[in-house]
Amino acid sequence: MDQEIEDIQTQSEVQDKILLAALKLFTEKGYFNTSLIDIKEAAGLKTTGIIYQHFKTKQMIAVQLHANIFDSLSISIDDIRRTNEKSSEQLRSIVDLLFKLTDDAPDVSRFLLVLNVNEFLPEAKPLHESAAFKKIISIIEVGIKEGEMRNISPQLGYAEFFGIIDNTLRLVLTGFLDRKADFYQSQAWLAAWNALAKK
Amino acid sequence: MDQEIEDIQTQSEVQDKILLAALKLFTEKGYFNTSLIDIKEAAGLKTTGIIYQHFKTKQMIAVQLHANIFDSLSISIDDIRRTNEKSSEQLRSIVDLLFKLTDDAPDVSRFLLVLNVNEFLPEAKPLHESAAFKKIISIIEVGIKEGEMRNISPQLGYAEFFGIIDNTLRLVLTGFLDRKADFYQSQAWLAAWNALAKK
DNA sequence: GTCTATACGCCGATAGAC
DNA sequence: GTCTATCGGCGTATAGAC
Repeated sequence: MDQEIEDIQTQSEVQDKILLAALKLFTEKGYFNTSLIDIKEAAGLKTTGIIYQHFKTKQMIAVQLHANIFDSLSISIDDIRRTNEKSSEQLRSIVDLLFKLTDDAPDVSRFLLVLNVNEFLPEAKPLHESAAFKKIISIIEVGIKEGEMRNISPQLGYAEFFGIIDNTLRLVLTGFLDRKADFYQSQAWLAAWNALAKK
Repeated sequence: MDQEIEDIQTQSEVQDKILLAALKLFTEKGYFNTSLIDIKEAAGLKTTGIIYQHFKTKQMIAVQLHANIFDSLSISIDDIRRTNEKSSEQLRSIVDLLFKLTDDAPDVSRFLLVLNVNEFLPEAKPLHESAAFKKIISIIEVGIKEGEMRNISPQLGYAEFFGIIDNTLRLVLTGFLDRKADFYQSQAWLAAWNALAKK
């Protein structure tokens, strides 16, 4: 019994190592430049065979990563909507989340913002069909209806608001903006919010 | 003599076919999902061998594409700077160029805006070391100095301005914004310029 | 100068020994 | 359950026939 539990824990620890190594390599070098041997070594495993005890194929590693990241984002947005009343506050918290993510877990941020997932996961739903994304659009819709934001199409509002946010973060991730994301947050927020807010 | 000229023209015509086919496939499916057989067929060639008469390796096709697109962009920006006085007008013309490009040559636009070139061209200079990019930063610097734009770092100004422009175009290219780019241009310009302009 | 045949390496995946 | 050896396939690139 104890043995069983320990096995399960060890199992998931190895899984996490694999996922973490894959995330790092996929975002650094790209999916197709990453071999299972690369992953094996980055995860500190002895053989590639072990990977196949946890994932049926290389692609399934990417599928799992994708699901984890988007599920986690979706849950975070749920939390934010629950604990913030106004649409502006909800957006503010999402921006805060994304900037923190970029400083604390740049790999995750890179996966979200720079990777072209559909190149290696052709089956993956496009970003704008993801739960997280729909919730963001919904926040903007409410903001417009309640008069906090100017009356444009939510899609266009998204394009402008997250254009500024995402691009700022992308430029931090590529090193073109040379400070930590945190340094740019308030300016980016102001500019982005200004594109949405009712004057 | 005539024969020689004709050969040369035919040669470059085949080259262009290859480049055009590769551009289409690279931007549609990704570099690594595109085989030379795919390119051969999209270009209407009989054998893959012909490709090797024009390019030493598959990678060199991508190098050539990259150079063509960035050189052409750099030249266009030179023209724009020559024919427009004010920084705001220069930026306006660049935006006009990018929106027209997205409607008329979406493949080129995709290559510029969505492809992660460094994944298949590790030697390629990062975007922000390209001539075209430096010229854009320079335009913003002049705009700040001459008082047209608010006094922020040109890099941050770039992040905000082209965040809106590029993201709008990306969303048009992915079909999330369902009209032609042209439809969104004036709104995107207003929002982007508003992020830069002195109030 | 065009094409066929093939070499070569790499990598994902598996079978089977221990 | 862990690892080794290897298979099979694909895709780039080339050698050589015509």
